[in-house]
Amino acid sequence: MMKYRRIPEETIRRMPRYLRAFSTLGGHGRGFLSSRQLADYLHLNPPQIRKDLSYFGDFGTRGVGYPVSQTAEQIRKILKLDVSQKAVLIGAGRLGTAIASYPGFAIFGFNIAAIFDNAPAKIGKKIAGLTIQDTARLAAIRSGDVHLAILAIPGEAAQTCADTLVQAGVRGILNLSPCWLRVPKRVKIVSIDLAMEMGTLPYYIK
Amino acid sequence: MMKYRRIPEETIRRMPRYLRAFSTLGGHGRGFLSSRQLADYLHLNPPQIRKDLSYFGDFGTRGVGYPVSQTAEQIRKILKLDVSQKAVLIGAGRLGTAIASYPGFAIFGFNIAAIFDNAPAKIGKKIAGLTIQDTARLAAIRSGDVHLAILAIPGEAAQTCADTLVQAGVRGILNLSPCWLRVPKRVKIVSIDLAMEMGTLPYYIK
DNA sequence: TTGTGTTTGTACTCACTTTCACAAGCTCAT
DNA sequence: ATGAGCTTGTGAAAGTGAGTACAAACACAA
Ligand SMILES: NC(=O)c1ccc[n+]([C@@H]2O[C@H](COP(=O)([O-])OP(=O)(O)OC[C@H]3O[C@@H](n4cnc5c(N)ncnc54)[C@H](O)[C@@H]3O)[C@@H](O)[C@H]2O)c1
Ligand SMILES: NC(=O)c1ccc[n+]([C@@H]2O[C@H](COP(=O)([O-])OP(=O)(O)OC[C@H]3O[C@@H](n4cnc5c(N)ncnc54)[C@H](O)[C@@H]3O)[C@@H](O)[C@H]2O)c1
Repeated sequence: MMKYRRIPEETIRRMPRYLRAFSTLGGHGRGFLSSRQLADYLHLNPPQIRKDLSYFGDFGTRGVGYPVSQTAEQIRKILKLDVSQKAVLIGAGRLGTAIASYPGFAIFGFNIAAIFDNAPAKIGKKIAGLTIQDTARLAAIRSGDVHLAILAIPGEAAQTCADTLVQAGVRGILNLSPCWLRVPKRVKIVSIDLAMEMGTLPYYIK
Repeated sequence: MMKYRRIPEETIRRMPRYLRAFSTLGGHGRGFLSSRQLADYLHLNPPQIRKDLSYFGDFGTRGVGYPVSQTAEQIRKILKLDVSQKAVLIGAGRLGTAIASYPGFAIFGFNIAAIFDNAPAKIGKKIAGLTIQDTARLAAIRSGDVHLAILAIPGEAAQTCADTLVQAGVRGILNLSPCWLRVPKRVKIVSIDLAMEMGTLPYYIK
């Protein structure tokens, strides 16, 4: 039972999937889900799922499966999503506004605590119950326990803004602008370039 | 000069990156970019880039680098982005509206040709110069040469809608809803679940 | 023409990831 | 209590991708 192996990066990347599957398939019920059922839903192979979960402990019961609510709670603990994670949203443009009013972040424990923009016309306005604040006062978030940020500003401003966020104590950034950010190693970036992701689609059309 | 090797999936996934880099770094100029310069910008290793590009031909010149406009055009050809690719957008909600008016898809040759929704209150309204059409009439796109779709509707409706799209001749789908679509093998899906992607961030916060 | 400096293209090696196969362990009917 | 039927957890094998090192090729100066 040597569980001191290194946990693969790809396993970490799949953990939120499992959480999503347990939340969706399990409903609010307290039943069990087998690696087979999970695999069918997530389009993965059962042994992959079993191995991934087993890196963190023996969550399942042989002959039965994984207990829904218990395993979900375990994954939340592993990903540190068991406590509400405050995030700031930078950029109250088209994409930022959509994100601000999106309830889907709550399932993962994310809570948008503040919205910033640098356009005078937008500062002071309210979206999703939050008043848009001036980016110039971004440093003030240092006092609160905000460690996450969502970047929804133009690419040209993204690096400068990321620098400020890191200065303000942010440790993780979801970057939606089409550029590659340079940050200290302790800061984790997840970049999503929607247009670019779509760029592979025509290749596969025969 | 045996170039009959299998092209790795990961290489395909990186090709749009290279296109983005050539577009951004190269500007409209007609200079050269070395694998080193590209790597610095994209946060990759130079040999990785050279190997990826060499799968498709000898685009570079030793001692010089890759010719910007020529290589960009080659990559567009490889990804079939050299011709304008029509796409339909399904869902004129918060996210759909943001996407409809986003100019960033054009760089990759994407052109949103029509917008659909099933809400009576939205059908007939205009966004981004396009009149929102009734999803019930989605099958009509068969006549036009539309092979791509962007799905920005709730997860519960996504699978049914995907089925209709496939019936209507769509061969590639950018799915933004938090669910895993089941489609025939000939259809390519790129799914992006923003909330889920963010789910790994807290894990890395020490 | 020759030498120097630079950069590509790629064989080889190494690392990571996924899949396979099966023993161990649980449930439940008899 | 026992056996039949599942499902987990995991070592070993297979598959895939990344990194290293270097020869080949080009530009340009002398
Ligand atoms: N809209 C989309 O569908 C979409 C799709 C993919 C990617 N993106 C990317 O997301 C980002 C935002 O896109 P958008 O469409 O919402 O753009 P937008 O122009 O509608 O909004 C950008 C917002 O950022 C604000 N801003 C600009 N510079 C700022 C700064 N230095 N500090 C704070 N705020 C600043 C602007 O005032 C504006 O409100 C862009 O990088 C874009 O490329 C958008
Ligand atoms: N808003 C965000 O920031 C965000 C972020 C991540 C993911 N998403 C996902 O993107 C999708 C859309 O999100 P949203 O925030 O724009 O939702 P929304 O409710 O604002 O918009 C959904 C739109 O889809 C339409 N619709 C519903 N069922 C339909 C059907 N069967 N056919 C055609 N149209 C239909 C609705 O009329 C509405 O206009 C959802 O799956 C959501 O989970 C949104």
